[in-house]
Amino acid sequence: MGTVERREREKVELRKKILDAARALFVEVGYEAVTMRKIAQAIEYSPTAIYLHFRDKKAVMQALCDADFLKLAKRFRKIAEVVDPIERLRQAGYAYAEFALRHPNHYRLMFMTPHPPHPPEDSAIEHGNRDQDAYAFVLWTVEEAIALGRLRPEFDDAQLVAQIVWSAVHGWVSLRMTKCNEPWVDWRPQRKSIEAVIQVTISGILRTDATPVVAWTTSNAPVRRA
Amino acid sequence: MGTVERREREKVELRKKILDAARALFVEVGYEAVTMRKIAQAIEYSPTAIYLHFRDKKAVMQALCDADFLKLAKRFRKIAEVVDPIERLRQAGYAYAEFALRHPNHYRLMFMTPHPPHPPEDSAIEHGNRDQDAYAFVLWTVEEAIALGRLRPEFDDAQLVAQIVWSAVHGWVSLRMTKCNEPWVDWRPQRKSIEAVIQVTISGILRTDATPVVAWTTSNAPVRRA
DNA sequence: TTTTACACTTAACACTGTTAAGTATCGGAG
DNA sequence: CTCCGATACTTAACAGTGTTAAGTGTAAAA
Repeated sequence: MGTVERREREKVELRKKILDAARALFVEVGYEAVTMRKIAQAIEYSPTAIYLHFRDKKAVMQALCDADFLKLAKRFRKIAEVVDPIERLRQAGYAYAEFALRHPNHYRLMFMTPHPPHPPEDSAIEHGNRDQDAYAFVLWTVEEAIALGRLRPEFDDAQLVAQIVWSAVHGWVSLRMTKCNEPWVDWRPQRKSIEAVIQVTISGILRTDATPVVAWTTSNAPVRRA
Repeated sequence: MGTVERREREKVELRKKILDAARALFVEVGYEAVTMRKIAQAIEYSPTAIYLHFRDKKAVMQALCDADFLKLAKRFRKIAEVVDPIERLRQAGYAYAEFALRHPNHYRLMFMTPHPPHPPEDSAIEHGNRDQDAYAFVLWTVEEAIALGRLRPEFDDAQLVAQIVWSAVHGWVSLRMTKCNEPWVDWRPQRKSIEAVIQVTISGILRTDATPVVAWTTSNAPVRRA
C-alpha cells in the first residue's frame, strides 16, 4: 500500500510549508526578528513541529539560503560561457551584487555573520566547484586572465587578485545594505555605483597597455563561446 | 563638604568599571554572547546596577565604540597633515583597516549591523566632521584629489569615488573578519593583502599619465605640511 | 484486538534584556 | 539624637527567546 509514500509526501509538504512561511518572514523582518513560534503560528502548527523537520533555527535559514544560492549558481553557469575572462569577471560582479541586494537576509547570513566552527556538510553548496561557489568562480576567471596576460605583471597571484575583487564587490554590497539609510552618506544610484566599483577594480588590475576594458562589453569581441 | 563630589566620583568610577569589564567581555566573546548578567557578575554588582549608568546594553557598547573611535580619529588628524591627497588616502586606508581588525566587535557593531532609525544624538561622533567621521575624511581627500586633477576625468563625483574607496577597504576588512577561518579560501598575509586592495583601488581611479602612485610614499615628494 | 510506530502537542527549562518595587545607607534638618 | 528624604543599589519579576523531554492521539501492522 502507498501509505508510506503518502506519509513521505506529507512530510515534504510540511517541510515546504515551513520553508515558505519562514522565507516570507525572514525577508520581511530579518533573521533575528523571526522566532520559531512565529513560524509555527504562520503554518498553524506548534513550534516543536518545526524541529521534526529541521535541526534548529539556523538550519531553516540554511535550507533557504542553499535553495536561493543555487539560483545564483545557475546564473553563474551562463556567465561561465563568456569567453573573455575580464568581461566574465564584470558580469559575475553584477550578478553577485544583484543577487545580494535581492536576498539581503540570505547574504547577511552567509557573508556578513561569522560562523562558528561550522560543519560544512550542512550546506548543500560544494566549495571549490566554480558552478556553485562564487569565490571558486572568480578564482578560476582570474587564473585565466593571468594566463592570458591580461593583468599587470605584479598581479600574478590568483588567490590575492580574487580576494581583491571579492572584497570590492562585497564591500559595496554590505555597505549598501547596512548603511543605506544613513543621512550622512549621499548614496549614488545603485546601477551607476556598482558599475563604478567594478570599473575601478578591473582597471586597477588590468594591464594599462591592454585593450580598454569598456570595449569588451560591446560587439568588437567574441563574447560567448561557440 | 565634598560628599556630593565624592558621590559623583564614585559614580564615574563605577561607570568606568562597567566599561572596563564590558570591553574585556565584548572583545573576548563578541557582542551577542555578552549578557548584562555576565557584566554584572564581573564587577560584582547586580545586573540592574548597570541600568543606573547606561540606558541599555547597546548604550554600553556605544560608549566603548565612541571611546575607541576617537582614538582612530586622533590618528586621522595626524594623517590629515599629509599633503598629497593620494598618499593621504592610502594612509587612511591602512589606518582604517588596522583599526577595524584591532576592534572587530566595535567595527562589526558600527559598520556591519544595520541600525534601526537610530537616534544620532546618542553617539559622540560628529558626522561630517572629517576629524571624527572616517567617511567625511575620505570625501574631503577625494575632493582635493579631484581639484588637483589627480583622478581620471570620468571620476568627477567625489561622493561616488569616496564610496568606491570605502567599499574596497570595508569589503576587505569585513570579509577578513567573517570568513577568516574558512578553509576554502586561501587568505594571503594581511599586510600584503590590504596593500594590494588599496593599490588596485587607487590605481583604478588615478590618471594613468600621473606620477606613479608608489613614488609618493617615498621621499621624492613633500609628505607633511610645514 | 492488541501492539507498535509515528507525527505532533504540551509543558517546561535555561536563558535573554529590561523594569517595578523594595531596601539599605547616609547627609542634613529639626 | 531623631527623623526625613535623597540616593544607590538589590530582589523579584515580566515577557520573550531557542530548544527539549515527556505525553497524546492516530493509524498501520501483527
